[in-house]
Amino acid sequence: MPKVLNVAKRAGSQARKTSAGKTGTSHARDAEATQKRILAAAKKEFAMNGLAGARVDTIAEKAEANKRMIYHYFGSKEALFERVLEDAYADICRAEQSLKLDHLDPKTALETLVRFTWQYYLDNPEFLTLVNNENLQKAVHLHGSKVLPVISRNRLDMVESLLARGEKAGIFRRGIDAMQLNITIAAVGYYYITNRFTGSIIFDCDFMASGMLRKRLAFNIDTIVRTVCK
Amino acid sequence: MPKVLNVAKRAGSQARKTSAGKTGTSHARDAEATQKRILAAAKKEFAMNGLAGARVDTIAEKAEANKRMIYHYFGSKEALFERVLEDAYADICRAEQSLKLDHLDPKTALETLVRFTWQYYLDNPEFLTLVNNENLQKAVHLHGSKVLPVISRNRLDMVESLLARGEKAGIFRRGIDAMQLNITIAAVGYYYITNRFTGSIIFDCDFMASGMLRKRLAFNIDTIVRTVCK
DNA sequence: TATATAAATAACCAGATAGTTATGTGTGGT
DNA sequence: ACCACACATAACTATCTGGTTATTTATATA
Repeated sequence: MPKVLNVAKRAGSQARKTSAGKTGTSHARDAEATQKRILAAAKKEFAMNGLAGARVDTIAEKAEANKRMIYHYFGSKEALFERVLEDAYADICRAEQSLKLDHLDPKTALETLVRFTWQYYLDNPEFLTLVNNENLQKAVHLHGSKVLPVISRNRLDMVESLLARGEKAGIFRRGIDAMQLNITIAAVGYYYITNRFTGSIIFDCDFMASGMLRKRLAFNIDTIVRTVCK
Repeated sequence: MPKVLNVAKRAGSQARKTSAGKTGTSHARDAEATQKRILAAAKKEFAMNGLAGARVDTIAEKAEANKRMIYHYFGSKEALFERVLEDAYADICRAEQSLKLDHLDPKTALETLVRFTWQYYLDNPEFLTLVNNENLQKAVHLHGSKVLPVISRNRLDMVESLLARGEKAGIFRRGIDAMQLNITIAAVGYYYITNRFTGSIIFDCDFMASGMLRKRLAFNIDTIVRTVCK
């Protein structure tokens, strides 16, 4: 075994490192901060390149952490991906819970929900990309997740009570399926944003130009309101 | 150089191959057929694993072709991906052109268009996955495509003339944006189908069950009709 | 039949990549 | 003061992967 040789080499490299460290930055020993940096870097890298395209070395580099730390804290590339995904869902769940639609009249509340969904996607495009990637993998990393049932219950409850209020007020149609409505509210924003690159080529215009974004949001609100209101 | 050695090895392996070929199937010399097999295999592999996740060796194996043939006919992995993408767009373009909406009254024509889009996505899920992948890559492989402008012109024309007929007949609202409508028709189907895996987990039901599919299509038709009709 | 050429093949390679090993080091509890 | 332990690091390796080379084989044409 090359044990002795390794020791010698390491001693040598250590000496070199002290004089001219390869990794420019050296972080204080702070487990939590390191994990956060790794998660943030991983989110970007996975969103940008997908699970297969993401490079563990790149994540380590961007996180200004050693690669070994990734395996120490998260076990494997896939486990890290799972964690990033779960965190992304937890984030949107938290954001949704801060929405207080009860104070608003039903129609305004509905518009607010559409607006919120749209803006969240715009502000967090990595969320869309991560979800896309996970669906590419047939969602194998999400079976047994504890966050997902919570987020769905939350959203369904919100929309169901909103629909009930609107019905009672006589301005919403009866018997609208809350799940289908939820899906449609997500769909009209999600599709436009995830497919903005091919979309911009197909329709020969910049999908992210502010005028275009404004038009799209207006169209989406109109679509949803017409679907729900009498 | 190991030239001589190589020759010796190859002679040996050739002999072995004749008695017990490694690749079970050996295809007749048919350039066109080989290319088709490669394209079909590549479509599946890219759709299943993405550009980065797809393996050239796997494509060769599934195509029952030699890997060298892929490089001979298509140049590189990325070029093959581009070709697969372009072909996928060409396919949907051809399918759309066979739609004859002019004979139908405007409302029926609109419903037919929604139905067609939905069914095409259901029948060709690889198309959705390929488009998702390309958007993950920010559509770098599609700049300078010749198929895309054609497909968009085709679809916009179709929807614009449909909208005009409906307006004239007094049943469609005035001033509906054909592009936005196009996007929405695609979105309400596309989102449901590409996100069927996370969707099935979130809402704890099988998105591909026939009852669910029927409900979704009905909801989508309703959504679009309400958006367009007076 | 002879031969030019396109089609097909297996072995090979250099670089990359996920994951590991061996080792060093700062800090808090005693 | 010290030492156990969690945090951090660089170098290493087995394997994989896109792409290439050297060569054989079938077919069309003269």
